Amino acid sequence: MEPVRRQQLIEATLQSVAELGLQATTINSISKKAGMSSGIISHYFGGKQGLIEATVRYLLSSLQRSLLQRTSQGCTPEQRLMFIVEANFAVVQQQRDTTRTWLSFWAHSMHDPELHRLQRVNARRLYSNLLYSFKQLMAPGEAREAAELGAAMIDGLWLRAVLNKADDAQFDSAQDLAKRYIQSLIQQFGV
Amino acid sequence: MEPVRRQQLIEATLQSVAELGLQATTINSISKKAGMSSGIISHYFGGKQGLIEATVRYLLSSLQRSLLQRTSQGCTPEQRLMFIVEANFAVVQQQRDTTRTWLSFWAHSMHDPELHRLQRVNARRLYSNLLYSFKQLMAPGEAREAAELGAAMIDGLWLRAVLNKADDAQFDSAQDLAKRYIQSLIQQFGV
DNA sequence: TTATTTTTATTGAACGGTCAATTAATAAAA
DNA sequence: TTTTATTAATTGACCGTTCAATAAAAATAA
Repeated sequence: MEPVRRQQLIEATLQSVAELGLQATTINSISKKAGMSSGIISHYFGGKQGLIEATVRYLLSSLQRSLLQRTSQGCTPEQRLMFIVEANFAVVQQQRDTTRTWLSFWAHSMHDPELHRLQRVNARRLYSNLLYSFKQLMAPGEAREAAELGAAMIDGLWLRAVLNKADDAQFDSAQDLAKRYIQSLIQQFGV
Repeated sequence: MEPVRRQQLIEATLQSVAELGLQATTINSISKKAGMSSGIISHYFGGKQGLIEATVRYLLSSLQRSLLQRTSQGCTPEQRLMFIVEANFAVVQQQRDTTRTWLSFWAHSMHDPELHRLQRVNARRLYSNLLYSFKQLMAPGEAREAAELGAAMIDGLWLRAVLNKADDAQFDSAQDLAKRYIQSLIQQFGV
C-alpha cells in the first residue's frame, strides 16, 4: 500500500502546486486532491516538507528517465543533443502544468538547503549531459563552453516561455530555437 | 512623510524577501525590519499584497533607470547592447541579494495577475531594448531572432547563476559570457 | 505669545481565519 | 489478537487585517 499512496500523494502535490502555487499549497489542498485525509501526509512523509522534497525528487528522476528512454538504443551525438533539449522542454510528459511547478520549487530552493542540493544536481546534470555529447564533436575546451552556453540557452528559453504562460505552439517554437542554437554551436566549434 | 515611509517599507520588503523568501515574508518581518508597526503597511499600501506589488514596480523602474543612466550620453549600438547586459546582471546596484528576490516574485507571478502583468512588461522590455540596437546592425528579420536568442541567453545565464548562489566572480563570469554571446550574434548576423 | 482645536501619523492589541502537526479512534487485514 | 492503514477532530502557533487610542504637528483663535 505504501508505494501506491506515496505516488498518489506526490501526484496530488504536483497538481496542487501547478494550480495554486507552492505558496498556497497546503496539506489540506493536497490530501483533498488525493481523496485522503490530511493526517496521511505526516504518516508517509513525516510532514509537508518531506512530501515537497519527495515530489521534487520524483520530478528530477522523471526528467532523467525520459532522457535515458530516448537514448536507450544508440544514437549519434547530434541526435542525443536534440533529445536532451526535448527532454528538458517536455519536462514531465503531457503535463505542461508541471513547468510552473518547477519554477516554484527552484524559487523555494533559495531558502531550503535540501531543495537547493537537488537543484544543483539538476543544473549540473544538464551541463554534464550536454558536455558528454559536445566532447564527441569538438575539442574539450570548446565543448565546455558549448555546454555552458547550451545549458543557459535551454534554461533561458524555457524560463521565458513559462513566465509568459506560453501555449503549446509557443513552447514548441522555443524548443525549435533551442535545437537550432545547439546545432549552430556544433557548426561553430565542431571539427 | 508618505513618500519617505513608502520607500522605507519597500526597502524593508526587499531585505525580508532576500533573507527569508517571499513565502516566509510576513507583515511582521517587514515592519520589524523597517522599525515600524505592522499596521502602517495597510495604511500606506492597503495591505501586504499592495506592498509586494509596489516593491516589484520599484525593482522594474530601478532596472529601467540604470539602463537609461548608462546610455544617457550617446553610444554605439554595440556599446548599448553591452550596457543592456550589464544592467540586467547588476539588477539593483550593490544589492546582489536582490537577485533571489526577483526569482521569488517571478515564481509568484504565475499565480498573481498583477505580478504577471509586470513580468510581461519586464520580459518584453528586455527584448525591445535588444531589438532596437540589433536593428541598427542587421536586417530586421535577423535582428528579431538575435533579440530573442540574446534575451534568452541573458535570462538563462542569470537564472543559473542565481540558482547556484554564485558569488561575485561567478556572476561576472556569466556576464562576460553573455557579452561575448551578444558579440557573436553581431558577427553572425551583422552586415 | 499662548491656548485651543483639528489634522495627520502611528501604534499595538484584538479578531477571525488558516496552517501543519498531533492524537485518539476506527476499520481492515493478517 | 495483533498489526497496519486511515480518518477526523483537536491543538497551538501564526497569519493579515482592522480599529480604537494616542502622540505629534499644524492650524486657528485668543
